[in-house]
Amino acid sequence: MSQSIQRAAEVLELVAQEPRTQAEIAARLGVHRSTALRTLQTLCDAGLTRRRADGRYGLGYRLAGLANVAAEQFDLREIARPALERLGRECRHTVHLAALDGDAIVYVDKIEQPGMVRLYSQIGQRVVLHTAGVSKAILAFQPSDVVERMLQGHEFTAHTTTTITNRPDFDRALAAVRERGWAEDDAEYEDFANCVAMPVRDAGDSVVAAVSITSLRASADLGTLRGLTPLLAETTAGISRDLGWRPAGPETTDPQEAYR
Amino acid sequence: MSQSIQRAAEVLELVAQEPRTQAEIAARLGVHRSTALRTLQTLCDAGLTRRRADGRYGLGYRLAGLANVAAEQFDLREIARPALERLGRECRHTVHLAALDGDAIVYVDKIEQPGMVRLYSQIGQRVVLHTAGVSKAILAFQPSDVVERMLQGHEFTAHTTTTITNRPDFDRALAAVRERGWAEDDAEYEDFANCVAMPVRDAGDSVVAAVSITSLRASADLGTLRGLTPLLAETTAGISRDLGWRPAGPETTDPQEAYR
DNA sequence: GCTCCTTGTTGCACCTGCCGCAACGGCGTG
DNA sequence: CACGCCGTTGCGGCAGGTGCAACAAGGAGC
Repeated sequence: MSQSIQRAAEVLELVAQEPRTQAEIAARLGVHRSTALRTLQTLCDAGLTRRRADGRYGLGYRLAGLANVAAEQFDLREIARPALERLGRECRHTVHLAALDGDAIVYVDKIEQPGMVRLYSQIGQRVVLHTAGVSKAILAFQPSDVVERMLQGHEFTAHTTTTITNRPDFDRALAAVRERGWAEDDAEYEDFANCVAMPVRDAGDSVVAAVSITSLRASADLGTLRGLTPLLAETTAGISRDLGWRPAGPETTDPQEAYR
Repeated sequence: MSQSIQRAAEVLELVAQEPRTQAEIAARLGVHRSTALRTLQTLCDAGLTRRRADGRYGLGYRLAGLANVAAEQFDLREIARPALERLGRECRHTVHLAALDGDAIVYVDKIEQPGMVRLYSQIGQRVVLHTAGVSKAILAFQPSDVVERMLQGHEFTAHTTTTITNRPDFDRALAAVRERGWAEDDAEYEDFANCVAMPVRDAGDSVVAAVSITSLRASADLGTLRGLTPLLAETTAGISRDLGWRPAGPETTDPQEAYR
């Protein structure tokens, strides 16, 4: 909507990847050198970026402060953290927490294992809807109009040989998720990584987030991960309960409960 | 420089304080409601803010991700962290690390103690130059032209009865710092908090940062804090060494060393 | 049921303030 | 010494940000 703010945000993403020179940023943004400079100056004033000793621009100190505050505002993250850490300790794999954020699904937290390869995901990033386990775990339990809206215009780009590349196949995958209760990513984004994921529900019984266990196929294949679903179920049930969710009794499994 | 980016940064600060409504933000910015909305939408698109369940706007998840990356770019912080944590464990008070960042001094890291009152400082925030211990510890060892530039237009606002309110007194304070090797904040900003601070030097023997120990007067007065200066000296010397600083031999204590 | 309030959204006209350009100076490197 | 890179400044043009008004939708309160 607002061009210059959009550009400023792009600058943040650029210098987050690695500190960059003013000329490089101007080139990547496709704007004149002086324009990039003015943007950078404003951002530096605000402490969001900073000029480093080597002359390149990097992220600013203020970001760390804002993030500290932000973490306090993330009720979900705060609530889920202990459960995620426990899961991480017990399964020894990378754990992700992703949540619905408007019409997108974003990574909200991540537990990494010491010595493990870093995965592509970053906190705050949008999840690739048609490949990630967490997105399937969430989408499978959304009303169809929500799914429709979120997938509108979505490109089913092939990243590996197992990527789901069309809507009908994806719908079948969601149906499978609903049936068995968990979602999988069978090396659909990176051919060396796979994962299992399960949904998290809130007090209104809506699925608002999902937790996944990701591993390198070399260290644990899908079959091994499936063996971890009981552990994962325990984790997601715990988080859901902390969010105020109440396990449905047999009589409340019908749609009548919607009337509270 | 760039108005809309400046506003966007203000928005970030506003919602960092607490989640706010669109109308509130518009009022604080002094702009029309629709303008504020457009700014917010752009920021939300970038993940820097987000619309919360209660309709108010808060900080976005992407900030947490950016901050993770940012922390990796902060060499000083990375290097100093272990020493600060150790100091925190040993003195049981709040520990600050502040650094020169262009023509400002900003908090770079902070060790809080469980159960302690939260202090005003936030990572990334500019230090109040005439009251903070860290700023005196840094300014006392800067070339006079740098001090001049940084204090240009600075207001010596009184925050408590002990605040230094004019330049000559401040210069005398800096001289005292040079003499005894550490700086103090005698309840100059908040009447219930005081601190001691010492400088950190880099490989070129320049003072680039400072570490402070802050406490509530009720829990430890200035006299008690002064007793901690040996511990503080150990910490700053350790960080300085990690930055490549070499303790000066007796013959290099004269100004000749400036010629390297 | 009703109203009142807040918010999201859209269209439009105005004009601010951002953009691109060019030129100069400083600094470090080859 | 030349060259490249960067910061800075002034200026004209115009894109795009801004303010305004009007409407719809949702919620709270009565």
